[in-house]
Amino acid sequence: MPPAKPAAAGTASRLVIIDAANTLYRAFFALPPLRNSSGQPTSSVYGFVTMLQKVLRDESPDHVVVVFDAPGGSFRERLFPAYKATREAQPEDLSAQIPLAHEVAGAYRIPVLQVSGVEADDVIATLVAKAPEGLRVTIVSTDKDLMQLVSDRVTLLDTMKDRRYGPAEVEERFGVPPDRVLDVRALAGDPSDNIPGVKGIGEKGASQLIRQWGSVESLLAHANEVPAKRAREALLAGAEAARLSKQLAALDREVPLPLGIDDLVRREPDLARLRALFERLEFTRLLQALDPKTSSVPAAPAAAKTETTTTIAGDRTALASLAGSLAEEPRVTLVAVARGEGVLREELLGLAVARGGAEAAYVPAGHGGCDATDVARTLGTLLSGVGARPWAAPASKRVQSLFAECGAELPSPAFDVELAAYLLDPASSRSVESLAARLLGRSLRSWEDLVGRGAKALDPGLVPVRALTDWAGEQAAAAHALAPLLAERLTRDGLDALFAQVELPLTAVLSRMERTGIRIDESVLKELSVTYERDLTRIAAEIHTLAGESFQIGSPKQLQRILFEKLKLPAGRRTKTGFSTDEEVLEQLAAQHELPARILAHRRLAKLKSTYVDALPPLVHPATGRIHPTFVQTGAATGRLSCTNPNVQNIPIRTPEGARIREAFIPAEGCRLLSADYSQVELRILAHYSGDESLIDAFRRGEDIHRRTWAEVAGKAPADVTADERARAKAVNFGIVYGSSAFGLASQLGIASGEAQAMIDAYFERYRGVRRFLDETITAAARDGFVRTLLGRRRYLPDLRSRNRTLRSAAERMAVNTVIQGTAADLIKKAMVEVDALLGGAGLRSRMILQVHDELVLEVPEAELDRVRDEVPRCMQEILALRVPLLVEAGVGRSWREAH
DNA sequence: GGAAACCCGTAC
DNA sequence: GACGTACGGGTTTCCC
Repeated sequence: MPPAKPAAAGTASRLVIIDAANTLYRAFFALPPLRNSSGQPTSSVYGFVTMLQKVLRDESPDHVVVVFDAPGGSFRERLFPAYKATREAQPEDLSAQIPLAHEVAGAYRIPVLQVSGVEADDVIATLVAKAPEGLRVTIVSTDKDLMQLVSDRVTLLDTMKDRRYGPAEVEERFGVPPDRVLDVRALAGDPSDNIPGVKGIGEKGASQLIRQWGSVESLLAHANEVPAKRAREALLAGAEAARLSKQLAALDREVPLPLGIDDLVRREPDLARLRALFERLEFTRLLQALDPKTSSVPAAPAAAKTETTTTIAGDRTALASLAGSLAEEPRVTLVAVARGEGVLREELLGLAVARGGAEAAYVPAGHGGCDATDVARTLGTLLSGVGARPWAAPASKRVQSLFAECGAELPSPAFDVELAAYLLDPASSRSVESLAARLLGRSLRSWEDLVGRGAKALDPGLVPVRALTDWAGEQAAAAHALAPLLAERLTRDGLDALFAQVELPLTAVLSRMERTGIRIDESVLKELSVTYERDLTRIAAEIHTLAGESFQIGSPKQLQRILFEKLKLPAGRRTKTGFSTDEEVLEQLAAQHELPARILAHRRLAKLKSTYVDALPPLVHPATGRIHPTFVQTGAATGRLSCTNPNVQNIPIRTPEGARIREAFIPAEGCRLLSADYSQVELRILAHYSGDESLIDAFRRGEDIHRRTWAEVAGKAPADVTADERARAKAVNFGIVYGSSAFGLASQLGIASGEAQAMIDAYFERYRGVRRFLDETITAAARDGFVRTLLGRRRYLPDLRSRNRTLRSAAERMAVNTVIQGTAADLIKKAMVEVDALLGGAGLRSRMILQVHDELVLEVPEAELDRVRDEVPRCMQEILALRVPLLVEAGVGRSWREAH
């Protein structure tokens, strides 16, 4: 369990105390040794500035102060001359930055406290003691001595790790509440400050003793009664040291301060001074951010603040009355707020409901009123069955999954603004915020604006309910208002059928697939991992011997040095930053030296191990024993799905070692996996579009298409085509779909580009229809600015009109490929909806679990095997009538490898 | 120390 | 420059 993330600043007024020494010291070691051009070290002060900006932004304090240590000893040296004597001298590059930190504070107009003969800790303790009752205090420091100051209204903040220490976190750290931390430190001592402590007692023991006896004084008074012999003897021997240590570790809360609380009121920074300082330090990025005109942050559109008023339905009565009031609504829009990430790893925290107008409602879940199940079931009833209200949501798949986890299966949504925007233009941004800005002129906050991003994202559960309410209500109201606008555009662009009959129903299918997931046999992966580890170690040793030195094999940069500098092998193709060491290059070099082949062997195993064998087990859900990938319906510009966590669409199969990984993908007990894939679907689509009689004839006769291609082009009998010739024809066929040139085809096949060009010429001579299809597709796309698939899906390709030949050619290849790949995506998406309906309608227990572009994987109970293996492929084949038949090949097995 | 860029390789 | 669509791991670079 990670420590609590920082809670958002409340409305109470807040004092932020910055422990300058602690911040500078940490930044010094965390950041690389940055310097400006005059050699001045700047890393600490850079870290100091970013910390300040962050704290001023996130804590919104109304009082701020920076506290520095003063030169000259404190009362602790007088008490104990050896105090801090063991501490290493401060690095010179760090000391040199302290005056700069003073300058920074000055430019920000933040008062500085530095009291001679007093340590910063004591100044901070005094500030905390003097702060008025109503003031909340945040101390920016990680100093353990300051932990004793923590209370209900005082927290410590670690801005680098984004951790906040309140009483609970301190207690977790020391095993005692903040007011006992001093006693624990007195007993345990601290080598870094040279606080002696009691010899023989460490932090664990100290914490236990203080929990039991309350304080150092009462512990010493009862030292004879301590049952543990060693601790008893240590205490009796070290009583004096304990008393001294407590005096040393105690903070002085009555230091005379030159400034009062009123002097610490926050002021606006002195921008001119700040700019000059940043220029001197060469903080270019910070400098840029200072000037809004050159800032990279786009200005929010000139728009009113949110007009949405969101009311909270905080208990079951309010929830029931909300549901009742929705009974006649023509449509409702939902926005889910959740904590966690990934399928079956998210927890519903609340739900916003919009119904039009400037109002929305928000139902918090798990804050005492309703729990997630209440919310999902109550609204689920309203949205399902007879008299169901049509519902919409951005990210509607996620809403369905969250509801289903609470036992409420929703019907397919009536609208989803993200999906609609994706169909209208798959290259456009689709978030509710950007759509609201573009189409409504409204400026909305994104989820990241609310909770942050990456490592420093807040736990949404700790965000105040009011903030979640306003965010979600605003999102829901905007999504609700966007729907009719987008619907009209879908109709205008002829996308409404694809949207309503394929994409929207598919959300429900995908939600179920993700939640079902696929069972993983971890023992297979474990075994492979051990084997690969051993082999990798061996190969690495061989590589280091061949290279004559040890280096990081996984680093292309270091490998370049070994191959091209040390061994003087001929360097070939260049990448942006150096010479390529990719597979093709290494294959070439393998003829000249033993090393490249060993590198290749190492790479293959390392790839399999890190990307699959070791990456999959952590993704197995503890409750289901299965992995639950996320299928992203808006993931690819062509209309294909994409897949993450894990990406089950690139599990190896082509090499025997790789294919072993598929043995770990297994069916549930009593089931088999059924894999059904469209055979040559892209070439069939090419045949359909081109209308080429020869191609169509080949598919109608069920011939081997690549063999037939070579036979046609070379004018010989199919039976006489050699394996090599068939491989060439296959490369040409794929090359057509990808738009490859003679150059590309030549390098693919390892032949001269003249020879490749001759093959391509011969191909187009024989397949005139294909040539015509390519030309017409590109012409029409350049005219319209976009291409369309069979079901009307669009992709805009503005570069088709570019005067830059490279850009234009690339766009032309995309145009052709998108028509073919996108049509294939249309087909299988439609098939998924139909197959799902087929299974559901028949009351079968078989489940679709994976989609890999032209393949569907189902988990089928043995009793249903005969029926499903018959009906599913048929359903897929009949999904659309093209000029050529669709062929689906199905396999069954006890693993994905066996089934495929 | 976190984010982004880069290189490389897996799938269809 | 040269073959389309994805995702992700490891390394390096950036921050100045």
